[in-house]
Amino acid sequence: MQIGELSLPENLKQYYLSAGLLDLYPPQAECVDKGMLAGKNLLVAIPTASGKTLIAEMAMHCQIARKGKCLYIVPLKALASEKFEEFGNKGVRVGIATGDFDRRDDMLGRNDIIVATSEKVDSLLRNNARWLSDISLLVIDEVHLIDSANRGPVIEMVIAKMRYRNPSMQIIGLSATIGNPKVLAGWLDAELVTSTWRPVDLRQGVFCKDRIHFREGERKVKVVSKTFDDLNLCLDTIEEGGQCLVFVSSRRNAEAFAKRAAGAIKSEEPALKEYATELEKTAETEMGKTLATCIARGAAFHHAGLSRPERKIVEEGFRKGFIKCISSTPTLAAGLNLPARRVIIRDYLRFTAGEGMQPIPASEYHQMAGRAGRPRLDPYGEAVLIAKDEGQVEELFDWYIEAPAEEVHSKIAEESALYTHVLSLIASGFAGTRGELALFMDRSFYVHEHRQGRLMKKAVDAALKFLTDAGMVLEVGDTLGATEFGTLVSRLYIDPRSAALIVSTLREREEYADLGLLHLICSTPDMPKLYVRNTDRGALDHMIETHEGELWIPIPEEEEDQEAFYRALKTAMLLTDWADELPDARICERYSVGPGDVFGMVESVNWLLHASGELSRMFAGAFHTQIREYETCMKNGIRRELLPLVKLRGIGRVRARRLFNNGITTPEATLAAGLEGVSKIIGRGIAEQVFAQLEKKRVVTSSTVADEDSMAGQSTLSRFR
DNA sequence: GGCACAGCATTTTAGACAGCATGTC
DNA sequence: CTAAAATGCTGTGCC
Repeated sequence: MQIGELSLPENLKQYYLSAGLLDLYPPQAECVDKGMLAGKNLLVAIPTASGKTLIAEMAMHCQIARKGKCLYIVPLKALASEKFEEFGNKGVRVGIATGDFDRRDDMLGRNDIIVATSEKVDSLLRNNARWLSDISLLVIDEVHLIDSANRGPVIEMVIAKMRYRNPSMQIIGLSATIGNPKVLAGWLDAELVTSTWRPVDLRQGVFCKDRIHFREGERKVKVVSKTFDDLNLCLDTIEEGGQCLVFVSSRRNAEAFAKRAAGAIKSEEPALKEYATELEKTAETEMGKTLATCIARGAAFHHAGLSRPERKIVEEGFRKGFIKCISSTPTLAAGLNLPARRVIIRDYLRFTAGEGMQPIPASEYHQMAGRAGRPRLDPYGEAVLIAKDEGQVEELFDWYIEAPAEEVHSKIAEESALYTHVLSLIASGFAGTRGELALFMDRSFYVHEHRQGRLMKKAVDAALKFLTDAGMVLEVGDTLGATEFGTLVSRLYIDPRSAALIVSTLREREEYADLGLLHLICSTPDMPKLYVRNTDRGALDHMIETHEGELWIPIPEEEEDQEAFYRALKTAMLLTDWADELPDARICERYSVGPGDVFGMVESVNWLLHASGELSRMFAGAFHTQIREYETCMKNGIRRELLPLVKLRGIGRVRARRLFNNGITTPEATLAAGLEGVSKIIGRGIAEQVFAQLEKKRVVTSSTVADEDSMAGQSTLSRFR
């Protein structure tokens, strides 16, 4: 099927044609045949990289031509940015909504396409963004993730809520190949498109000893290293002119492999030197230095401990072809689109808590294997597993290469998922009685799958009991309503169990303590926690001894509950160090984590600190100011003494500390020190900017009747600018 | 007594969404 | 419960 013949908006058609896109791939053509462009619901369950985004884009443009509005939901923030850029500059207005980026809500609604994460959409639904009612096409990318225990329920609820609000809305689900596509399509009232077609030939095989076994034949691999099969496979591809992606099970393995590969590749490419020097400039951590030396020689590793700039350099270096090989944890499997000619799935066993080493699911293998072969650039793609011995070769074919696609199942009936979703249904007006709640849940994927909702009803009742006991939901006669507390919790988008823990602890406390608050927040289910290692126990016990009075949560009696207590405490200690202005590198070293981990934890705790501040306003007014102050400390990574200074725009943790150490401790003192003096400390340009600000503020303050809250004054000031 | 080191025992282990209100070095 | 690599610990041999 030719693009020229399609009934597409003219400008999009021209865009494709000028980009050299003339023909549709077979599965794309099938989508058109099944009415995608005419507004039909569709579930497209086809392999990765077979043109799902393009076909959805066409459907979106057709909707826009009919004065429609499209919402494109993705599972990752990084993916949201990728799609946002891809959809832009094609004659339609594109917006993005994730926790990171957010044009003001009303502005967002002016776009033709809005790209958002599922959680963000759920949050927008809870906060009643009006424009969501105008959505006429909902695209859900990676909809098979509905099976995920953590985040699947969010996808399911977002779909259900959106359909409830916009019954005539078109839905397009984009999915990897799954075992039960008909069931999912049935739930979505969608036509089904399945296919195994791929634009680049994918050969899948198992390596053993010195050759890769394919079903079609064998391929010999030159033995360079006697001990490292993975390295031989990698060098083999590079010699042939391709790039290589190696998936391993741990960060340590990723770094170790990159070091070995760097030693073997020894690239002299000057562009790599540039990347390395750029990295070394900011790399204070051991990990950062290792990454720089690896990249200088043409290899890199990739995992969540990397900082944003580090990740970007690795991705760009690989995409441009300078970096020949990346060893990665699953970060790269699910995230950005970084295809390589050969993908080596080296570790198919992965440690899972409580279960020891477990084989990864076949779906995850397929996701990694799907990264093999760059369309139009590689003649073929190869996905290779590594067998320990001949006997294992067939086993790996069975487990992975020839394994049937896994089925997806609703996880919405898990009690842990229902606390938050039942609350949000009540708080945002989707259900006002138990009957309406049941009616709404009857339309879930869960009930569609199981054809009855008995277990679901039990779980909903349990969630309701929790919510009423916690004072978030009120049941009067027949009607269910959210209390002020419940409404707040729903809008803050935190787990009701977190909110209940925070509120009950705050109410019991008579004295405030930063550490107590931090440990409390780190004990909530919403906070990611550090692992506790045996060697940490000493330092943690010492912490407990010396700060016993400040800890708000008592040490659990039961042995098995202590683990969680220690993990929360260790996390709280890391964050205390951050707010105590300990440099990044020292924190990374002390807790053996990467800069990316620190960033992630600070981000999470900021979100929960904000929520705690809001909750304290309702329940523990005495602590409110201190919590708000500590939130600012954590956001900037500063001690309390710098608080007055960071209120100035242009002054962050570093400049504030410099001013403070020079005896300038407040904005007033800054003014008093004079422009000359301040310029010497923080530079002329910044100093001038700060002084202009201070002058203006003086005018505003003197003309205002009362200025009891300088934070409010600040935001008012900036709004006028 | 002190040290180097082999060899055995123990330890450790992936990822990442959300609020708010705009500006760090 | 499962693996594998790094690190920790112990005992030996040597000066």
